[in-house]
Formats: sequence, C-alpha cells, structure tokens
Amino acid sequence: MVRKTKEEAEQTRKEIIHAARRVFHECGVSRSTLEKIAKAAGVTRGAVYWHFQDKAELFFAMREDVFAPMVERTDAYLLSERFDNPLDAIEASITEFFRVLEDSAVVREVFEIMISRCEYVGEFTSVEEEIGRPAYDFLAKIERVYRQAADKGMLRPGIDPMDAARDTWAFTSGLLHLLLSCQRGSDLSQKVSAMISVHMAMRRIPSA
Amino acid sequence: MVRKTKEEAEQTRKEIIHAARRVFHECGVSRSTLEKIAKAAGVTRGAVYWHFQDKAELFFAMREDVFAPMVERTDAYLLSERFDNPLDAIEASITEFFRVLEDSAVVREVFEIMISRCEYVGEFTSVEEEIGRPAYDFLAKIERVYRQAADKGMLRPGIDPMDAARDTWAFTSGLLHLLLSCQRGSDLSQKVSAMISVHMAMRRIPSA
DNA sequence: TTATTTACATACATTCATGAATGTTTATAA
DNA sequence: TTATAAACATTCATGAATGTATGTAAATAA
Repeated sequence: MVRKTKEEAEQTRKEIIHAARRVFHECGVSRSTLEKIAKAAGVTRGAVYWHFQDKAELFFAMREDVFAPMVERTDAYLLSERFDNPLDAIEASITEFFRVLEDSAVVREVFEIMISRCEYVGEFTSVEEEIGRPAYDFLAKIERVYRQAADKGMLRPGIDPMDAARDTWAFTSGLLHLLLSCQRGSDLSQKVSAMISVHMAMRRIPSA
Repeated sequence: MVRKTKEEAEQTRKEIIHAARRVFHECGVSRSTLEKIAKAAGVTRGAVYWHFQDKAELFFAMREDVFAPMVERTDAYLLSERFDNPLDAIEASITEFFRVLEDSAVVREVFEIMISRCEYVGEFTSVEEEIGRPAYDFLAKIERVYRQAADKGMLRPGIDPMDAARDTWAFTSGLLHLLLSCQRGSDLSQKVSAMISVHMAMRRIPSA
C-alpha cells in the first residue's frame, strides 16, 4: 500500500510532525532518531525522508505550526482598541498567552521542547534567534502600550513606560520558564493568573 | 609519561573539567564526544574514563564547581544583617548575582550550557530538579525577607510580601534567561543593574 | 490504456561514539 | 628493593544513526 492520494500524503505528513513532537518531548531532540519518530508515526524512515530533508527541517515544521498563531492571538489583545485602559490590554494579552499554554497540551509540549529539550547549537542556533526575536518584539509592543497608558494618565506616576515594559518583559519570560522547566510548576499554574494581576496592579493608579 | 603524582592527577582532572565546559558550550552536551573533550584537554579518552564514569558524571562535576559558590554568595547578601532596610538586601543579592554572571566567563558559560545547550531528558532530568530547587529556595528566602520589610513598615502598603516575592522571583528568572538565551543580550547587560533598581523601587515606600 | 510520477518501504554502506579490555610506565608503600 | 597499584594510553568489538540507493505499487496525466 503505497502511493496514497495527495490528501492522504498530507495526512501522513501531519502525523509525522505530531509523532516528532511526542518523541522530541520524551527523548529530547538529539536523542530522537528518525527511526523512533517514524515508528511512532506508523511509517518508515523512508516516509520521513520523503517529506523532510532531515531532522532539523522536521523540527522547524513542528515549531511553525504552534508559534505564529500564538503571537497572533496575544497581539490581538495587545493591539485591541476595546480596552480604554491600555494596562488592561497588556494584562489580557499576557493572561491569554498563559491560558493557551495551560489549555493546549500541544502548545505546552512544543514550548517545553524548545525551552528544555533542545540544544541551541549547530543547525539549531537559529532557533535561539527565532525565540529571541518575538521576545524583543513583545518588549517593543508593550513599551508602546505602556506609553499610551502614561499619556492617558493611567500609569502610576513615577514609573517610566520603558522601565515598566522591561520589568513586565522579564516577568513574563521568567514566568514562562518557571512554569515549564520545573514540573513542580503544577502548583504554580494555579497562581499564574493572580501573579499577572498583582504584577499589573503595581503599575496602576492606586484606587484610593 | 604516565603515573603522575597525586597533585598532577588532580590537575589533569581539573583540565578535563575545563575542557568539558568549553566543548559543552561550543557543541552542546549531546554532541560533545568524550574524544573531543579529551583532545581539548590534551589527554586521551582513557584519562577521561579514569576520572569520570561517563559524560553525565563529568557534566555534574563541571556544574558543581560553579553552582554552590553562587548560591552562597547571593545568600550572604540576602541574609546579611547589615542592611536596615530588608529591600536593600534583596536588591544587593540580585545585583550580586548578575554582577558575577557578567564578570566571570566561566560562570556565564556554565549557566549558558545549563540553559540552552543541554537537553533535560534521561540521566539529565535531575538537572532540571537541581535548577528548580535553588529557584524555589530563592522564592522562600525572599518571601521571608519581604515579610521582614513589611513588618518594619518598609514595604509599600497594599503589597503582600508573598506576592512581591513571586513577582521578584519571576523577574529574576526572566532576566537570567533573557540575558543568556539572546546573545543580543549584549545591550541588555548594561541595563541589568538599572532594571533591578526599578523593579525594587516599585515596592518601596514612595519618597515624597 | 499506457507511461510516468508519487509516496512511500526496504536494503545497504559508512561513519561515529561508546565501553571495555588490555598495555605501559612510574609513584609509592612495605 | 621490590611488589603493587595509580594514572593514564591504546586497541578492539559493538551498536546505533545517518544518508542514500533502490524497489514497488498505486494514482494520475496523457
């Protein structure tokens, strides 16, 4: 049974990507042989080599599926006009990010692979760049939104927008790493939402 | 030339560890063969196997050299009595951590290896634990210090010590990861000190 | 209908890393 | 002084992973 239809071929391609994610997550990228991945997908290495040039290309395909939609979703909140307080947009955006991370096992697996199951050397050095760039983009975006908040007089006086942005930037990055790198993060995940609220509250105008 | 004296043997042991660090940093842990490490140390694999059971043991030896002193140094500030404002102790402790990271290439290399050049699977899963535990210890410690600050009336009213601790915890973790995982962190490293000050300032009593 | 691809499976050659076994020299203890 | 063992170097056997080459059956274009 070979020579499937195009739709069937596309299906096996997706199954290979899914299998790769599972194997990467379990074994780490470098110990994930194409044989293991193929077996997990119910095909042979021949199929894998047909669809992907090598392990690196497979890795990037797996990553692509998850990363871009994530940026899109969080940006939708960040740049939304429906918040009259820009700080609410930032809070909603960050909350949404961690909500997806909590709800989607696929997303969580991919992030865990990229954070603690992949070595950023050789053909994977570019991965670091690909993580780093969205991170810096995020910094630039929230800095703009913090500035809007300041202009509207909704940022606590004495706080510089750029300073607030960098602090939130580090906070978000740290929260992500703490959540994923310690599996004891199970108890942390319950507190994520509250932590974000507390973090944002510190830069809001005191209520009384 | 074999059968060195004990001191000479101890020296080659250290050279193997140093070589391992360089090779781990350049190639990533899984692509670092014992042959490469041995050659970098100017010995053969025989010497490596004499001093260490396998790559994992060598890895842990390398890590040990750097990690424990780091915790000790930062704790010295955290638990010091010479600050009458506990918030100063926290700020000094975090500042010290990043100062060492900036000044010592060895420390930086080891942290970079552990953060982005090692896959936490198999015999290395315990590494995650070993990073996670100090992280949680740090959280517990700063929570106590924040509580002291609150008791002394030196924590900005409305901020819960535990909340402040968790926020600082995430901030510190994020700053570390951002510094090491993006090599564009070169421009970040200049701002570290200021970022810490800003972060702490947000939880101090407003000066006027 | 036939020829040609497509979408794989199978087989093979090669490289490479590991671990163990063994060899060798010299410090050191007795 | 000699026997022992420490501190390596060298050699070997083995397995595992990769990439490529080839085989093959069905889909599709002509």
